[in-house]
Amino acid sequence: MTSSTNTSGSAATSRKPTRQQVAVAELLERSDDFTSAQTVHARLRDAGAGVGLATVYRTLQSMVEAGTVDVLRTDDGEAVYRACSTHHHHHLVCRACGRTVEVEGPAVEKWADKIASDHGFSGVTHTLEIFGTCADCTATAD
Amino acid sequence: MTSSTNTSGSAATSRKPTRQQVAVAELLERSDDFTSAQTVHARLRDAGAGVGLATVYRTLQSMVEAGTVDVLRTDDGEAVYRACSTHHHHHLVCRACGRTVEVEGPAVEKWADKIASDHGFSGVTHTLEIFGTCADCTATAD
DNA sequence: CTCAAAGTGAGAATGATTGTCAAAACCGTT
DNA sequence: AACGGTTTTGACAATCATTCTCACTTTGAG
Ligand SMILES: [Zn+2]
Ligand SMILES: [Zn+2]
Ligand SMILES: [Zn+2]
Ligand SMILES: [Zn+2]
Repeated sequence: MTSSTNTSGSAATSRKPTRQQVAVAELLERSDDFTSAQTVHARLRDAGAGVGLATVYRTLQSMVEAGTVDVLRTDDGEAVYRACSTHHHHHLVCRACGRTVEVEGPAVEKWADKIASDHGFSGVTHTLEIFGTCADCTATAD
Repeated sequence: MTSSTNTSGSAATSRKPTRQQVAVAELLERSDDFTSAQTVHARLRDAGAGVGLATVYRTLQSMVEAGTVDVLRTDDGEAVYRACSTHHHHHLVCRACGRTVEVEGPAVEKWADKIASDHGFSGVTHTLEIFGTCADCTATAD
């Protein structure tokens, strides 16, 4: 992990990660759920090793581009981030507690590509997330 | 006093749509692509029959709740709306021109539900959008 | 007509995200 | 170690979509 795989296009900018970048990356590794930039910033601040808000945003952005973290939008439009496995996958997220499970569906991938090409579309990508209430939360909810 | 009344009101309490609500609804019917609230507001203003921005937002919100329009988030987090058929479906959207095609995939629906229940999740919903460049835009792109 | 509930809208407030830019951290070189 | 050039940082200002306020207008039943 953290191995960069810098295909960001720009020059060979494989520089040593800064203290701030490491802090953000490790915090994400440590959290199992999707976390907002604001929360990452607050958590780091509370933990002593503060990191500027702008830097948090910049770091998360480049991690997304590098493919080391996934990003998705909450219902109210806030971007949330999560350190994930690098292969293509989707998420099953608990609406109540945020618990997240990575899922795969080769058939879905093929379906999406076929639908797109059938309609003459190229350069196809897709987004797919599943939401629900996990067993624990259902039990607790009474 | 005033307690209760319309609970998620619908048929029974359906008041006559106001001039503003009709204006928003018709504008959406007329557009084939996903449109932002800001754009709807601007279009209506330009067309003479202005509608307050707050009202545009309120109207779009209730239309989404009523299921008469679909909403999704652009890459930069802006919410965009589209008048769609009422049955469950997804979208194939051209990244360049916005052209949108409604698509269905019963297999995908079943897959998502199964994945979720396999993990003990209930009250399952999902989001799925496909993006690409349509044939016309590919041709024009040179 | 009369009145209260529902809807409207101009403008203020909110809040996440981005832009600015001077200071700080890096890095290879002298 | 000190020296330039480049990159990164971060406090703060600027954006900008969306929501909130609240006085005013419209609607509809009695
Ligand atoms: Zn993931
Ligand atoms: Zn996929
Ligand atoms: Zn649709
Ligand atoms: Zn579906």
